[in-house]
Amino acid sequence: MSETAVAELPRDFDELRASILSQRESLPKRIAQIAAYALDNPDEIAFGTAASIAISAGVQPSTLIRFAQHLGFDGFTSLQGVFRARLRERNSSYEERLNTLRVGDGTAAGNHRILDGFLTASRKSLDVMSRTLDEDTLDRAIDVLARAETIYILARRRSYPVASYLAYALGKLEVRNQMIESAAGLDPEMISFATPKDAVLVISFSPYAPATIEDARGLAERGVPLIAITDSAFSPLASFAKLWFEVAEADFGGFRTLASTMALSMALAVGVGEARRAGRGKGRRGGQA
Amino acid sequence: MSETAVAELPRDFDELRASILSQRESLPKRIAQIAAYALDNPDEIAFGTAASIAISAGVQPSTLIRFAQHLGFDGFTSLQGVFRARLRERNSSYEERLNTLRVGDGTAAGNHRILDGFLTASRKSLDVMSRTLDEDTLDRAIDVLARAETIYILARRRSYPVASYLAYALGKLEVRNQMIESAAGLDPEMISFATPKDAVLVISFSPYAPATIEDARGLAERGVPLIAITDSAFSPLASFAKLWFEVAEADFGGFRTLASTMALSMALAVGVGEARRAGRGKGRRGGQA
DNA sequence: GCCAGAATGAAATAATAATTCCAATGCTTC
DNA sequence: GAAGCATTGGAATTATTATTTCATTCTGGC
Repeated sequence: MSETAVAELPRDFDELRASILSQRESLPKRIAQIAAYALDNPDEIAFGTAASIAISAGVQPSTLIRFAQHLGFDGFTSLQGVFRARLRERNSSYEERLNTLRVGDGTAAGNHRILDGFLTASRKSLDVMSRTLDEDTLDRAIDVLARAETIYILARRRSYPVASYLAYALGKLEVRNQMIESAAGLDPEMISFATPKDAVLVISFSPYAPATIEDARGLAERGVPLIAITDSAFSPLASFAKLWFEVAEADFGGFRTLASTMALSMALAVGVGEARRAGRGKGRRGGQA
Repeated sequence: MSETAVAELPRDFDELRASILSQRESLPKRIAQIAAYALDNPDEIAFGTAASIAISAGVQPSTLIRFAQHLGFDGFTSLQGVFRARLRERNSSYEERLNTLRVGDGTAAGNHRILDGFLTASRKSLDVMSRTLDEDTLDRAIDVLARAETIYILARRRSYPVASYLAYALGKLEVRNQMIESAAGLDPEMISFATPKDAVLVISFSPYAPATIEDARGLAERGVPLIAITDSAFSPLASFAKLWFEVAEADFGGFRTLASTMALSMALAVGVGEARRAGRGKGRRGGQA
């Protein structure tokens, strides 16, 4: 029952965080569980009651108190005090930071400015998409993709990350898919497997990778349904795609974001997954309703 | 004893404030006193107990309750709820929205709803990052990466798209970099090339790909500076990284977005590009300025 | 495989805090 | 200037919440 001399109790949130991290290896399972929860959901700790926090962290209230005592506090209440103090402090410092951000412009803090630039560009892209994306095209595209035996994904260079994410998401949703990669030089074979019963999702932005355009054209000519994500009605893809989305990504420092393309891709993937599930369950897909 | 039909109770802090101001003339003295105190010290109301607030406002606890009832609440506790909501408000509007957008339930208009969900989740992620990302860590990470001879990029599965985008961006900026891919099984060789003069940028989120963790550990042990992007202080990466970013991506329908991770990655890439250019131009890099 | 010792879960208990009640005071109006 | 009503103060009551206790389940060492 004698206390281990825990010595210094954390006086502010940063110290507390450091203290948790330093002993994380040696914490018992449930204590570690609530420690992780606490660092991930500090607001909950600040506002909740011992019981409510315990429930949402999946432990007993008593564990919460043991956690507090492990850290040198004498109970949950004083631990909570640190989380509350942080919230008040952060609130004031947040306002300050916004002000200094507006005032102090060009010279210093260049890196943070770059990040802000990308964050702003991403937000802008998302806003544009939520205003302009055509709902009907979305429904039809998902319908086409949901009927496909295999979904081929075609995207290179700047769009390649989107393709790889799509492949990942579709894989997790157990939708058969195949990326067309150029590395191994096997594209021609891969493409020759595609039939009109499949579908291709092609993503390309100006300047369009020539290989992508060529592959897409070939597939379209062979009657494979083609869904495109591209940036303009003048895109070559727009001319031979069955359906196409126009996505305007904002840019910063010469780099366009992928925020809205990613969001659209995820929506397509999940939409296809849903349609497939509905189709299996009910004998036919929900469609537009 | 008959109730004045106060009708609408303020649902958020702004309404409450307006309500107080509009009837301030007609309030009894002590009620007015606590009303003024509440508007001047909202944080006290949010965190304090009825007794403690009463003391520091110079009134009786019962007065505090009468004040709450005057405004249409049924007690101090629900009044306090509004003051607390105000402090967490920053995220809650998104939470609410995401909850109403749940995947799969709505038979109709499901697809547009899915897209909305991902757009909202992306926006939320971006907002959280602009509030929480530590500026100092960003500066130091860019500094480390800018000094590296080669930047190794390590990310698998869900994070792989980020890695491929980073490789693309760094390549365009003419920063030497190397992705560590697992496909060809050449990872061990690749990793063995890295020296303390290089740097590794590793990206992994829970559930952490075991191969990523192993590789990262090996590199760290060999003295290669390691910059990590991960999702929690409890990530294994946080323990052996020289510097690490905590990124909380919102999720929708079981898929987390990559919006803020992408934005951060782009900022790192461009930041490194800038630092390199400055370094070449002036004989040494800009540093903090 | 068994035996400490620690860790955990569940419920009882203690502490604390919100709310109510009633007496006392202050205002307003006739 | 007194009666009636609203307001206030202070303490009693009730509700809620933190904490403690104890039985049970793990875990690691021999």
